[in-house]
Amino acid sequence: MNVEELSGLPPGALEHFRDEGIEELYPPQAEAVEAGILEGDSLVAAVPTASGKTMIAALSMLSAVQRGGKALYIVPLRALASEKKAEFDAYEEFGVTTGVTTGNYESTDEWLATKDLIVATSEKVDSLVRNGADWLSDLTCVVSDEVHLIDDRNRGPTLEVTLAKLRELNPGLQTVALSATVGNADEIADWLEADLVDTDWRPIDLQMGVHYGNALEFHDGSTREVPVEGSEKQEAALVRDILQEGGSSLVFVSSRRNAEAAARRLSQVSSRELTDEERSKLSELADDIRNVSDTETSKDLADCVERGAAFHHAGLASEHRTLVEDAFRDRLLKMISATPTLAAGVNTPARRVIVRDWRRFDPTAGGMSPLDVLEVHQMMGRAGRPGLDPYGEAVLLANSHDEREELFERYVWGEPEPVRSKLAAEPALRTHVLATIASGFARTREGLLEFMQATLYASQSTEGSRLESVTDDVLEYLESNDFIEREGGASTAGSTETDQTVEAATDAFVSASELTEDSDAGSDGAQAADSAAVDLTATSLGHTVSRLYLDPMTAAEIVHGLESADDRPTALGLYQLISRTPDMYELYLRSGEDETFGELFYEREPELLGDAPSEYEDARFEDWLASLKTGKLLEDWADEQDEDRLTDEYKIGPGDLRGKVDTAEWLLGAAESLANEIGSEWTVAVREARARVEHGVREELLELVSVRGVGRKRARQLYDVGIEGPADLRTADKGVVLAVLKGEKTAANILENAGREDPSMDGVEPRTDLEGVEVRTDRGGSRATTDGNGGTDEPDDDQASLGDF
DNA sequence: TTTGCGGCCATATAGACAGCATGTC
DNA sequence: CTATATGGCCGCAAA
Repeated sequence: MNVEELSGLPPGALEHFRDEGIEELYPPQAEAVEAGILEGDSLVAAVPTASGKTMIAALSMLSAVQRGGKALYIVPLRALASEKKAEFDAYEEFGVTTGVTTGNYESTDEWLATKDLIVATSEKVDSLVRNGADWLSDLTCVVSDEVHLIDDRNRGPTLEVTLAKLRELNPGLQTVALSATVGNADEIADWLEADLVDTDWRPIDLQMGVHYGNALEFHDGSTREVPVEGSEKQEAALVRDILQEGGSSLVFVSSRRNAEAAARRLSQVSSRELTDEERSKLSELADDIRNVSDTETSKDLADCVERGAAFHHAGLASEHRTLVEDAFRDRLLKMISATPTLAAGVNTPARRVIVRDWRRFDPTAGGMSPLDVLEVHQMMGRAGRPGLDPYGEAVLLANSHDEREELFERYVWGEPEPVRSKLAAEPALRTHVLATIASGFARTREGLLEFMQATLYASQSTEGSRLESVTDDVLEYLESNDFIEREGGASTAGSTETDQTVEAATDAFVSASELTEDSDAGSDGAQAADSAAVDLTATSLGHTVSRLYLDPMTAAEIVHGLESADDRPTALGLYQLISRTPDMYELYLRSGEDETFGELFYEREPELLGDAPSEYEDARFEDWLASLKTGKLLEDWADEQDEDRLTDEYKIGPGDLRGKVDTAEWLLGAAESLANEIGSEWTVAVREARARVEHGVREELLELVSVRGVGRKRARQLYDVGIEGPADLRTADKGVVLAVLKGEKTAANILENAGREDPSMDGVEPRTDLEGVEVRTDRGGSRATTDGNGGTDEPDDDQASLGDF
């Protein structure tokens, strides 16, 4: 089908596609058009990566906009949101505007309401639904990218529930779900009442094979000699082999450490094939990487990059990841070894994909378990760059004849697993049941269960009673924690007639009045006739929790923690409190650390909020210590310890540290709202702890870091020469300021931001003798002889007790 | 005595969304 | 119950 034949798109769109070099639709795209996506029909497209899914989405959304509608594109990752936004921005050319909204991007409702296309993460959409964003009811088309993630235990239910809610909110909503090829795309299509396009077609050929010994054997029977020389590893031979043809490679491994080790080893291979120009560009890139953060990880990565290779995993800071991904796409980096992050993330195609480790450690399985076929297919799908490579190659590594057979069976010829809803898991239900009640999607237990009928879970489960009983458990939990109230009927399922008659006497009036109200809730109408209906309402606290996007269990923990505090909670107390909630991804204890943190526990026990589990309850006590470890990490960060030191001491990557800090910021912000809600007297303590973790500073620097351009390091240096806040910056000796801040521009900017009237640094000489000014000596005077950052790296914690008297 | 290397044992193991109100070194 | 890479440690042999 030719692009010219498409109708119903905004004027100028066809021209745009032509300019992009798109003339003929790929067969799956043509099928999608025939299925009616241009007329607003729903569709599930289960097609391989890089076979034009985005075009299917674009056609659906643009035709919806042309009909006067508005479209939403749901992505699983923030990084993908920006990637898609950049892609859709090109439509501005013909007047179609795009907005993004994710947790850390700006987003005002009014602003989004004016956009034609909106890109958002599934959690953000869920949050928008909970907060009742008006423009949601204007949507006429929703695209859900990577919809197979519904299978994900943690985040799948959010996507599932969100899609169900959007569809209930907007009857007739065009739903376009894009999925990897999965075992049961037809079930998803049934659920969404959509047509199905299910195909293995790819624009460039994908050769799948297994390397064993000195030979690479492909699924079509062809083979290729790839001899392993000397003591080199299989992957080294494969990387070298394809590099000599000018192709890049992507090696998937099972752990971060493996990724780093492989990159180090393989950089010896890539290093041999670099031109001088590439070398100099790579060395610039390496400098950029070192500048991102002053940590071991950063240095190791830079060292590899200089030689044309890189590793990629979640321990990297996001800037690291972006730099590496971009350089790889620009063909500057020849090889990346990665954990599965890369398979699900932004588009980073390579000529040859090597899936080295196909087993992964899984403690729940008691050891190593094979990767899902779906997952391996996602990795293999990264092979082949459209327009650049004649074909892509995906290679698995075997070290025995038997393993080679197994790999062919399992991954080359094997079918991917079906997608299974994980909604019935209690943690997921806790959150979504509360949200469903709080945002008015269900007002009775029966209405709630009926809403659940609209989920994939219901369409897949054979015994509906499971969902019902878990739902009742969850309702029980929510009620006992004061998030919801239940009235009328009986409090649990399976109640008898006699129970009801007793209750009915007192609740008859309430039920009758609810009857009329229910009629505008639509779906509840049928149940309302049943006098035994249990009315569900969210309490004020429940509403807050739902809007804050907290797991109810997190909220309960925080509320209890704050209520149990007799004295003003310390920062550590609050940090440990949020670290033990399910919304904080825990650092686990390494061997030997149970002792270290056991000691810390006895030392700081009075600061911790709530009751510690008994030491004899092994598992729970371990968890408690693990959250103490996370809390201590946050305290150290807020005590101005160097990033380098923290990543080293806690054996985490810079990305992990930032992730923890980020989460802590979010949870403490939420904790402040909760403190307000329950009338706790500790809101100020919470706010201060949050501010400290946000900027990574001690209390005395909080004023300084509020000045734009001043972060934790500059603030400390200013403080050490006696400048304690914006007011001091306005009156301070410019020579002193300049001596501390180095650059004239920086100094002038900061003075301006502090509100100084004459910020200019023209003609100001940095003071070399800081004798004449008030120098802080109470924290160890050596700091004042500042000549950079060397020398004064002595741990600050020794002074912690001196600092706050 | 020092240095280098192989073998053995212990150890550790992927990922990352969200509120709210503004901006690092 | 399953695997595998790494790093520390030890003992041995060569320098």
